[in-house]
Amino acid sequence: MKPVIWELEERISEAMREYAQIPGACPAIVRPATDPKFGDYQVNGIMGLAKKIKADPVATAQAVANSLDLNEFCTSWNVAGPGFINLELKAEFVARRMLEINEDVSGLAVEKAKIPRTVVVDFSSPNIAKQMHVGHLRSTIIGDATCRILEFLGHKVIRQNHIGDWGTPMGMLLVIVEELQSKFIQNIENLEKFNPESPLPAPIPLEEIEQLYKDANKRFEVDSQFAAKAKKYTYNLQRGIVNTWWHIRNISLSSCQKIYDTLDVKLNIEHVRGESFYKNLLVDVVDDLKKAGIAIESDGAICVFPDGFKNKDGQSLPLIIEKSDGAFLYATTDLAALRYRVDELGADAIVYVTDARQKLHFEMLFAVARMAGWASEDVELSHVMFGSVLGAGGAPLKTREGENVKLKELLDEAVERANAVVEEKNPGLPAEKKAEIAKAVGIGAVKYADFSNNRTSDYIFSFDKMLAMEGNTAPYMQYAYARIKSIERKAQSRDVDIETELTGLKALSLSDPAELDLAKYLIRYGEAIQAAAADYRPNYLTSYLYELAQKFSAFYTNCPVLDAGPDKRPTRLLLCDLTARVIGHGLSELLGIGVVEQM
RNA sequence: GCGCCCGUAGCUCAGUAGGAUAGAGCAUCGGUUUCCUAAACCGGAGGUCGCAGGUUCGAGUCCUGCCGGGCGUACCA
Repeated sequence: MKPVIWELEERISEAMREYAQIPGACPAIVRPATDPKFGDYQVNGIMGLAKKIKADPVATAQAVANSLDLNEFCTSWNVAGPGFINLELKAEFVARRMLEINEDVSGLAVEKAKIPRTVVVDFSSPNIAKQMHVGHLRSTIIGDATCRILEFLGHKVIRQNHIGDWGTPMGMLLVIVEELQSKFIQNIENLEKFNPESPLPAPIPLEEIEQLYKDANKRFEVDSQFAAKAKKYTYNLQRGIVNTWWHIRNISLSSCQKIYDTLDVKLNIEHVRGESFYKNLLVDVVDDLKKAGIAIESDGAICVFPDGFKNKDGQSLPLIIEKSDGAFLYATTDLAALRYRVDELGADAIVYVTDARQKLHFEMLFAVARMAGWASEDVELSHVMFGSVLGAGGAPLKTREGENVKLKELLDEAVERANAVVEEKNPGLPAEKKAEIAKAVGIGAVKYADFSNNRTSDYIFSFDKMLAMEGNTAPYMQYAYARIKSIERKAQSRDVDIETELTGLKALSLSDPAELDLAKYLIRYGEAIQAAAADYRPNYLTSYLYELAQKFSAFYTNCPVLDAGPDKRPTRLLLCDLTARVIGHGLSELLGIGVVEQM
């Protein structure tokens, strides 16, 4: 079902085009009304049109309004202010939409994409020389939510976990492991049959590997001999298989998988296409760019100098694709991956969910891909960037020791804190239920807090805030859902059969302002999803869900459901049911946040 | 130096191709529970949208210049 706003937009744009008789678009720019007293929607585009045709905006608006027939949707479409048209929806139309949503159990009457696209989403992408930490949170969950939203709209989504398993950090690690061979060699041999998907414990804990990596990193800074060797090993790794490397990789991937499962992020081993996957394509990337005259040698490195990028001295800035020692870099693997995604995966769009600091890298990468003709202009290349997670002081979130906070520890603490709240608010529940609630609330709180911020800005991480029951938080949303479920449970004990009251339902009685307000908002779910998808911004979805929950609360306070008379009760039951379905769908299907029947 | 992101209420944040009187939550002040979960709801107070210009019928949003913060800027990712 097409969002109302699109429907109105099309009709009014058409009326404007006919009235103005000019070539080109006449966008009506229909938006939700900025104030309820202006109705439900407002037309903003007439004043722009009036300017274009040098006419009086109010007269133009009046003429357009006179030519409109919106009887199907609206009770009124009146000119107001300097040239707006205010639209008010008909209760019958709203009711019809509600019933359509009710019919569509899985799709909630949300319009699917007319032309489904193949969208490759590159997200999470941890460097596997260390455990996942808070720095991987945003890419992982924003990427996952993006995939879920696009899938729901009918697009073909290909998830790609571009793990860092092939660069200098790995080279460093290999040197260290080699030096410590005596200690690790037996363990490594035991690893021969290690399978990241199996529940076998990793014979070398990732924590130990990570400690090795940290040591290596420090030595890399101060010990030039060590650094040279690490670079040599990176080179070797990239030219052949190294046994140790494979084992380390498996251990790390199995650790990542646990995090993905905890976060309810749909990623598994099949989505892993790390840097190493492209190892056989890297030489061609460089050769082809050289042959095309796009890449040239500069200071011993092979570089591409796309137009419009300058370094600090005002000279052209290179995208280096092969170092002077012959090793490849992330630009090389990214280019190989991009080419693979277009040629082999058939991508119409490639979406990179990485932090804002990599903006320049992706701008250059995209420029080079276009220069080389590897991505034509009709392949969308998007860098979906995001800000940092900050601690209370406004500095990047770190432990007291100044280290990155491990994702596992962060999530464990969230569940623990949620558990304490459940224990306080609802101690009588069975232990199993309490644990389930704590998990949904704790993990949900972390994810929801992230989604509800505009992704481009940094945000301050606060357990207290994200676990609060007031405001735009996961627990608030989950509570609204649980309250509705409670009504449904109570219905049974009062011999109200929701099934029968709702199945035969043909007409609604939306008379109370709170009912109508909630209903009008319910039919806008599709609008919110489209907006979130268009800009890859989950916060449009959380804003919608929050406002929906607030409107539900107003309805809940003003309109008794189970005690309502037979003329009102079916409508109210439907309002409850659809609200729960929309919240449940938004949270669990699109954002991967659990809902609970009781809390 | 140059480039990018940002600066909105005491605090944390929204603000969807420029639209009507800039919105939430916390904190603060006041009210609501014989009634479907008060983990809730309702109301008050709180703003020169960093500063100064400009474009426009109209600017938090676009342009220019400053101020303040963050990030990036040739062989890390």
